[in-house]
Amino acid sequence: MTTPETKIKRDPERTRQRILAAAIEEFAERGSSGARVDSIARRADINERMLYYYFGNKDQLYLAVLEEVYGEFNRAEHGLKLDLLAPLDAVAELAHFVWDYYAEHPELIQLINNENLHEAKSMRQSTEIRQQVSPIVELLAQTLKRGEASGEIRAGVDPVDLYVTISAMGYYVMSNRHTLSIVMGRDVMAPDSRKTYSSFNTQMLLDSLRAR
Amino acid sequence: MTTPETKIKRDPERTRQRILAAAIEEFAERGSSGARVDSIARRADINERMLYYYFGNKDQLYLAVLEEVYGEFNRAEHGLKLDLLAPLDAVAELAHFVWDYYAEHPELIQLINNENLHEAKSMRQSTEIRQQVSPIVELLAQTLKRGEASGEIRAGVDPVDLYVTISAMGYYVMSNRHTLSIVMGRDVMAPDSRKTYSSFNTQMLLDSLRAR
Amino acid sequence: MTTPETKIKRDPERTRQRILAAAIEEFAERGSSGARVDSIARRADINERMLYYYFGNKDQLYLAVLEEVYGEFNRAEHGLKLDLLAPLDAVAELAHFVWDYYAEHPELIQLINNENLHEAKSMRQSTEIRQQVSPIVELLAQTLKRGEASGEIRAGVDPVDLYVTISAMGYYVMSNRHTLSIVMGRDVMAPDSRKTYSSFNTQMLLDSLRAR
Amino acid sequence: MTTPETKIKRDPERTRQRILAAAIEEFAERGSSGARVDSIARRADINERMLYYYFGNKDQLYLAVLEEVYGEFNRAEHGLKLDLLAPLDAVAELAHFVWDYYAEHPELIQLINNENLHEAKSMRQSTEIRQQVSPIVELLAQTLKRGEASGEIRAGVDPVDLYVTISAMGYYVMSNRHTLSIVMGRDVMAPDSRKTYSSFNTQMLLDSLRAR
DNA sequence: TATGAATGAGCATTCATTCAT
DNA sequence: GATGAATGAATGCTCATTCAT
Repeated sequence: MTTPETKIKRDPERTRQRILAAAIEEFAERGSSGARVDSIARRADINERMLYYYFGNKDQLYLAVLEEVYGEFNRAEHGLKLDLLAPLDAVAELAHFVWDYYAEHPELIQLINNENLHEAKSMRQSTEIRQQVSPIVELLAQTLKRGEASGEIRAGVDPVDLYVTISAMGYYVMSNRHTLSIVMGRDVMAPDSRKTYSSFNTQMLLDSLRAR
Repeated sequence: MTTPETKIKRDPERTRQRILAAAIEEFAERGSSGARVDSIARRADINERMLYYYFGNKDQLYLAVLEEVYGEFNRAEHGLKLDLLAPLDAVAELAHFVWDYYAEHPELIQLINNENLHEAKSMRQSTEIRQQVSPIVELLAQTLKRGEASGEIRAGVDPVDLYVTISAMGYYVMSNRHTLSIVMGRDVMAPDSRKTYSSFNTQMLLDSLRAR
Repeated sequence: MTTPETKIKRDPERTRQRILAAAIEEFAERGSSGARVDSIARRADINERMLYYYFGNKDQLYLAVLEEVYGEFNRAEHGLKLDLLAPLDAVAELAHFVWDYYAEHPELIQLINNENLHEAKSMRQSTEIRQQVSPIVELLAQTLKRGEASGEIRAGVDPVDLYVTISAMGYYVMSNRHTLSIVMGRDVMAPDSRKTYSSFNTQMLLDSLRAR
Repeated sequence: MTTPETKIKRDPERTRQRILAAAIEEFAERGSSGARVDSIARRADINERMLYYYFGNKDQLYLAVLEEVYGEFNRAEHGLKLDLLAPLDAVAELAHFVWDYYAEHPELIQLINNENLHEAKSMRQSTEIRQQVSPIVELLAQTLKRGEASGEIRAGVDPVDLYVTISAMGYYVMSNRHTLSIVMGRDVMAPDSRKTYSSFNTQMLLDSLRAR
């Protein structure tokens, strides 16, 4: 009755979320050293001081951003139900999921690139991220085994190599879309380009995996 | 007495080269915003002031770095003699050249990543780089045509898609080697890993291109 | 159920005392500008906000600290019963009392030093402290008179000068013990040093006061 | 002839000296933590940046201040020619020199007090200061020996104790002049007070040292 | 009484760049 | 060509204090 719903002040969780969302944008756009604390505060429309109140300092905020964005990706990957599909379909499903995810989450790519620039210094610090050691590779390994058993997939395919190659195919074009558009004279992420590129790669994957 | 022999200072071209070499390291390691002018000067063992004398300012130096590193890559690519090889061999040759080049030139990858972080702002400015619009793709297109004509390569392969995929395979593992080593639990750039990964991809490429 | 026995919180006077004790430590260790409100709160194990509730602000808390510590010293000095002793013994008794008090109360010295750094700005504000204008000097004056009358003490000794000199002898070594230990190469507050230094000064005082 | 003496810009040594002089004032008045970098720059009428150019950072500037002020004191003490005077006169000469020096150099006292507040952390760092370990005590020791030999001074006086007591007498009234003026109701550093206090202490010292 | 959330002013320090010689 | 000196505009972070409950 006396709820002051008109001016929703004092909502700590919402404040925290706004800082985090603003920080994801800023760190993705400018990198961990290029990001500015006051810019994050402005984006989040909060007092700069609150950033320290909730996250300690810029470094810890960056780590929180990394864990949030990477965690989301992992949670999404976990949602895949590869075991319900035929082996080759499952590989295609995984590939399309990964490629789409990258296409829809430029911030994930930018943050990962930033991590690699700094030799994954922050990611290494995060026990949260280190624990998520790619359960998807395990799933892919099972799929390959299923395929081998049924004679649909050739033997001797290393699941890590396969996953890395699938990942590379989607990551590279998203990560390098700006320089590629200059050098190739074509926007590799434009809908048409993406579609043909995706088909080309899907075919290549399945051609190669198929037992002959 | 005042012969310039005694104190072999004053070698403008050498000074310029030292600044450039130092700047390549610094910009690659820290990105264009993370790089420090005084750090470059220290690495080059020159007075900070000289950097402005030779290159105007930090931005122009960055551009010079970009053109130098990218130019080297292009010049190396031009050295390839694909037309002397059988079509499929030519594709494999190109792939291995690109993969090896990336592996041996981390600074190229770091600088390109930095460019993409900033939407290729600097690369777009460089008429020098824009003019080099991938003559290698043209070469690859000819190779594919040769292959089609001889019946060795299937029809309908887009040379840009193919080049991008080849590039992706080598670029991604080099660019993301630090985060991959955490997530995959394996150093993807260790000699053994690289070799099997390279074989895996070569096979995939040729399997898929081969006419059936 | 709601008996206040179960959770013995809410003890205003105790909370106040804890804040004060913590503030004495903090102000003594770091000075009035170096002291941190949040550090005091942490030491007192209370919410920072409580400090403002009980003492208004940092300045007023500092004043309370000053009055507490200086008041204690005055109350202790009042406990001296100089009139029961022979005049020279009374002087010696006073000297030892003051020297011991300083030795045992570093926080008094640090707070007084801080006051002098700021030209006694806060002490001047305290009517409580100003009223205590050294009744001990009066006592010393009476002792000197007794000594003169009995022929034990020479005439013409100013009680203020005498008190200041006594005070100086004990204050200086305590206040400057750290720099003295560097410059003299000897810890002037180590038990042995203190004892000989104390004897030296006692002898000096009595030698000089004694009528000849 | 073409000396631009009208606008003496670019005088590094003078700039350095101005920063140092301003820093002495500021650190003396507000302590090492209370001192403000921008206040020092304003006092010295220089760009704040120059302070870092010449001294590195606030801490190093503080150390330079300490060494400058303490070094001056030591150099002045070295100027004393105690060996040309009769032993008791030499002691009196030393005492008056020290008392006058303290009276004329409040910044020395404030800086030493600040050091003791921080347990002589900075002074301990300075090899320059540590090396100056009180050569004056050595001189005093020789004077005492001369006095003993000639029968003018009693035996058994420790030169360190004597020097510390002399120092205490002059230091304390200068260091505590503000609080003393409140508590004693008398400005202990006013010319008249100083004179009688000085006489009182001189008499005390000589009375006690004199052989009987 | 007690506490978590929020704020504005301040602070030491860094950075790219220019000035003067 | 080369160098030391000088500068203004950030930048991440701290601090005492107040608001809302």
